[in-house]
Amino acid sequence: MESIYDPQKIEAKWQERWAEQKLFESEVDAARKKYYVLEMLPYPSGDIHMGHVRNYTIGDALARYMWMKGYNVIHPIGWDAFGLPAENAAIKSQRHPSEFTFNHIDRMRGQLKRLGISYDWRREVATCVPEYYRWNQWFFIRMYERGLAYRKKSRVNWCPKCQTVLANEQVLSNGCCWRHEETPVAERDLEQWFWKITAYAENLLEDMKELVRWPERVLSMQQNWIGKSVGAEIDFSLNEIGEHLRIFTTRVDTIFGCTAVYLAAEHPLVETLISFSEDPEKMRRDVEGVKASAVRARADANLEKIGVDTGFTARNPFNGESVPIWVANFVLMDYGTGAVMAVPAHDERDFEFSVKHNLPIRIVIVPRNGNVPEKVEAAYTEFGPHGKLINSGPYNDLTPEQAIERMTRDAESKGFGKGTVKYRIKDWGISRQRYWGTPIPIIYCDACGIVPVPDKDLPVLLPPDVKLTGQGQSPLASVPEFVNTRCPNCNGRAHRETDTMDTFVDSSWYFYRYTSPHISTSPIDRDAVKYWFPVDQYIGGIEHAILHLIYMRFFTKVMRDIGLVDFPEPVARLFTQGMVIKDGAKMSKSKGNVVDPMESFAKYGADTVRLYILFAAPPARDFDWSDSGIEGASRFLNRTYRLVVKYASQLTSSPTHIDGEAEKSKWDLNQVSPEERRLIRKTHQTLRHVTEDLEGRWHFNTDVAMVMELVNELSELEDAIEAGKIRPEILKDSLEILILMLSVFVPHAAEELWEGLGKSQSTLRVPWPQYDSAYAAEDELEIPVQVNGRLRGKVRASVSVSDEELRRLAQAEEKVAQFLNGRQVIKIIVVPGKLVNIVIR
RNA sequence: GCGGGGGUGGCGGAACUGGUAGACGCAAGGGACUUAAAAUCCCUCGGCCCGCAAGGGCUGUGCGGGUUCGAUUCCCGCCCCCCGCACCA
Repeated sequence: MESIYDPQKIEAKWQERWAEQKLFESEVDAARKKYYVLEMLPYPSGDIHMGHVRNYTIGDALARYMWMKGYNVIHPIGWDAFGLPAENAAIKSQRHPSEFTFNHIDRMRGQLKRLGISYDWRREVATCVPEYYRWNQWFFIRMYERGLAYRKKSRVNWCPKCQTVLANEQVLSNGCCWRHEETPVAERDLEQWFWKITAYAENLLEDMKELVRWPERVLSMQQNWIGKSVGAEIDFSLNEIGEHLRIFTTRVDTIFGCTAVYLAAEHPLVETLISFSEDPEKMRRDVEGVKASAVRARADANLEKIGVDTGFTARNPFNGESVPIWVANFVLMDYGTGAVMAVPAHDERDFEFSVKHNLPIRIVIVPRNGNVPEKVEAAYTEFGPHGKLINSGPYNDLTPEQAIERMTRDAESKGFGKGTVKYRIKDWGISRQRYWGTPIPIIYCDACGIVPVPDKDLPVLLPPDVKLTGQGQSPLASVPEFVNTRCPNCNGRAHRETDTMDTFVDSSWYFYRYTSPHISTSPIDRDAVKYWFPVDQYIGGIEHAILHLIYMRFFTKVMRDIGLVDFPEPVARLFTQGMVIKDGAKMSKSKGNVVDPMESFAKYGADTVRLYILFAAPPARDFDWSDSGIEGASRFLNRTYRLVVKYASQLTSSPTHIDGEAEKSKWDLNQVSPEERRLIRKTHQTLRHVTEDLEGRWHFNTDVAMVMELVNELSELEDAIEAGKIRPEILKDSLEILILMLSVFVPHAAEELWEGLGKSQSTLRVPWPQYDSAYAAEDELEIPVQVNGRLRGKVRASVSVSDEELRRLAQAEEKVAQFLNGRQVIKIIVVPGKLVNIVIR
């Protein structure tokens, strides 16, 4: 053992030894319980950043703890290796994206190894190699066969910086690109491949009940994103031109209060109405005005509601009433049918709009026992559970709930409407007009049309020599050898699809591949997946709540439906860690507030960085990096190291050995010295806290604080130890427990100290010690005594004293007696072990 | 507007089911060691007040109420900050 703490030397030594011992390698072993720890795989950008360090340090603490608990732990890592940054760098320097990617992977692998995370490197996966991406293609074809992949021309989001299409999930709420947070996306009409995630909308919602150990926040974001609403579609007939207009509503019960119908400016019927109108020119201008403001409204939710009366009317099938048709800027074409009925009395927007345009307002729902208001001041949306319909013909007196059911049924039987469910989520557009991604395995044949590449011809390899321009054309289109091919059906001339897949496809199933990274006959080895899945703990950033985390759930459902897996959800428990902040802002190169992990490792060692990151804030919260904070962590490690080395050298080779249950009741607390008792108590209190916390609460900052307290205690007992008041075997037990706890947070230093105690086995192979509740209890309690809720004194009492005795002691306490002097005691409250409160008049 | 999370010393943060608020650490101030510095060690450290001192009093967890012997914690009503969604009919 090193006698002074030299992290560089110690960390290098143990990283080498761990690799030699294959310490982190695990295999399927049906006899043992498994535990799958997964962290979100990094994009190989070139260097790890503090966010990575935080993510992987949290995962590593858990993985090491689970190893020590005796689980067969799988802890893999890989690379999300396709994507734009490498392609853009390649364009700049006229080199190949793979060159950047593999250089970066090598570099970052080295950095992760320097951090000493317990990865099984044999399972490493890079998504940009044919061995991996051929299975993306295989999945594409399975989707195609099942009607889940389709091609359509549609309006898509185009990022001018990425020079490619984005999925809806990749557009931020401010209308900008997820990668370029200040670049607004444009719209383009393109032929694109889509995956039918909408077919799983209900399933994705429903299975959230399985995700009880996911953060509420993520679930609610996904729920929002899927955006289910149950309602009805009702056909209004157009009086003047003899067509139908279908509106969507969730409140069909209010339809007798309908005073108008609103159309989105983009609604196809608007063109028809223009052509039938008396002054088409003027109307077109008006509609264009509404459309322009609708575009603005997307950026500004408070934009004024404007609209234009088309002069045409629609007939409400329920009451035969004709109401005016307006084009309104707040009606969305891409939700529902792009047409809504206006019920100003019971909808805030309709109310606002009607007041502004002097449209009539008719109340159709009132509280069951309430009166009809004389004048409507605002939209009356709170019906309560006991509302009832009025002014609604045959439906009067029904509750809204009953009315919805009856009216929907009637609309269906009379053929002018039906109950329906709408979702906000749209299909996943996966085509990208870029090079560095998975080629879409489709062939277009003049004779046969769209033909998927047969499985036997997979993978469709990415041609190596391609001119990359970043000018928005699919680079593969410029490679004739790639494009021109033969039709697998008729062998006639054909050409290949030249778009590549969204890189989120790659990350939708990588965690399955870890369990059998090189299998060549199938994307996954079912037996391996059966053993290792589900992922027990997934750890990553919140930014993927409705990107990766919804795609991966979708993928698993498809895999289930094609018989690859037999469970609905891949991840049992999700943890989203907070961001690493510096000087109040997210670390970023542009802000110049980046702290380079490698520099910190060089200065302090990886253990110190880990310790600081875990100590500075609870992992779920954001934390602000402070340069002086890490000094504190460094001081603590140095101090601890010195102390343990010193005590270890004083210990004879006593035969104690920490071994699970054996820790319990090892010492009779009545037979040990006060100093020994103090040490045993503190040790077990710390162990109890750390154990319970690792089991789920995950406030690692408090664990580290408790360990610091234990070290402080050991330090304060220094004189007693030197004076022989603490027997070596008791000291040794404490040190062993301390080191085993440290091994979760600062593994290298812990290994070195462990070895210094004469141990030959890695801490990871030693069972996690069990705490003894009797030891962890307070020794002699100092119990506060309150008089009327105010602290007036303290009594010392042993744990075993009875409440009755405690009452007597408390009243006898000198300072308390002063307050009691002659006054009537009404009652005495005893909280065992906590306090005594004497209530007097 | 809806959903989620917050508001505690100069700072990061403790206080697990209501029970001595401020653990642990950072910063700061004072001291020891040293020719000096670094490192290390010791002391002080929410605010106000009384005391030479040991010690003691009051006040204090965003604001206002309530329940309780006792509230950072529970209830009611507000204010502010962060994140997500947002004219979804």
